[in-house]
Amino acid sequence: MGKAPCCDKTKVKKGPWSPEEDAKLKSYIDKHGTGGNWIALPQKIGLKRCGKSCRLRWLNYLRPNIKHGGFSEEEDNIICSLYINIGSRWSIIAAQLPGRTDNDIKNYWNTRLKKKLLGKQRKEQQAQNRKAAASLKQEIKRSSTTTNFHLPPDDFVNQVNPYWAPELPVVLPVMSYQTHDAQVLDDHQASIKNMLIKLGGRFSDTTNSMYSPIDHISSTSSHQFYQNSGIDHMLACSPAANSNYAQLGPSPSPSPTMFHGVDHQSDLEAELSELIFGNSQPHQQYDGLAGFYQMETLNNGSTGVTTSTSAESEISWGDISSLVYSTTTPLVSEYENSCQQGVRPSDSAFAESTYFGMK
DNA sequence: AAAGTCGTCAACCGCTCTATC
DNA sequence: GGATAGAGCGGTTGACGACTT
Repeated sequence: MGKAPCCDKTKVKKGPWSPEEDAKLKSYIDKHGTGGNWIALPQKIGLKRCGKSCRLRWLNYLRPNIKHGGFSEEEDNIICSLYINIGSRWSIIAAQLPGRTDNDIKNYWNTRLKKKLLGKQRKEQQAQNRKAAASLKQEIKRSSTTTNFHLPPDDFVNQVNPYWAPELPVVLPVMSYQTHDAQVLDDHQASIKNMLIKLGGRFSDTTNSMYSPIDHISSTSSHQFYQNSGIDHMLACSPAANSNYAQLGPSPSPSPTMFHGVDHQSDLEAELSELIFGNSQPHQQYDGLAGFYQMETLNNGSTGVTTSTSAESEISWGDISSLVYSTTTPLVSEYENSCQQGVRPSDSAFAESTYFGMK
């Protein structure tokens, strides 16, 4: 027993709207408004369309002051920033960009912006890899002068350790480590630290004793990582992330109340959550993070080993965040503040108030 | 020139949320 | 408090044009 459809699907027209239909709808709404009932509206004006379809057409195309295409750099940054902070809440993101619709922004993100970021990430990653390969070679050279060690040919270095291969798209390479080499892990932690600084902007010196989340993805089972880092608590609290979490292997079945239970949350966990989320609203902020964590790690099941199999999986958090946080977006903190003060404002209320300039 | 592939975007679908009875 | 209906949202699909082979 499903819910009854809003209209008789066999009697409504589907597909692209004709100019006549547009004109009918527009002139009616201009004169009378929607009347607060989209379902009844098409019947009133003699349109063989579903009410939902009318609503969509109005909101996305017929409404006054709608902009299409031609996104500016500033708009790109706002979209990225908000996506990272609040996830795919397109209506809220759209509310920050006057004249833009959620559908437009969603399409723009999926078809262009994501790829744009990917391209940037790849470039930087390749540059980093080249640098790393060069310093490795130098290091080996130095070692070989003091021992009988022979420097392998370039090809060999690249083959046996694809991580160093400059042309391979590698994302967050630290996540691929399967080694316990102390120096490597130090570098590794430094990378994580840098990434977290980018994300959170602060990083206390307790890092020496701090579990690096990424360390734990690679050196322990991934769900242990989530438990140790406290992120599992956040995951447990995040409806959007729960399905992802379920893929992590043996379910630790965290209680949804765990995150809020300060008694169970170590200072370490609190610090990490603050570092990542910047405030105490994991629900709000994790959505975006969850999306990227899914891309980065969850696809790989419980091993936590990063592979670059899809375009999505190649987007690095550090790079996206660095791109985004390079420009300040007061809008994000505005939304965060709203969340902090009023626990969480109604999304639509927030969207509407900002869209209509009622702040 | 034709066929195949890719990218874009308008529109639809199905779900959740909210208001009302 | 439960049922129902409408609104709103995000994910997905499919048509179509551009580009490549």
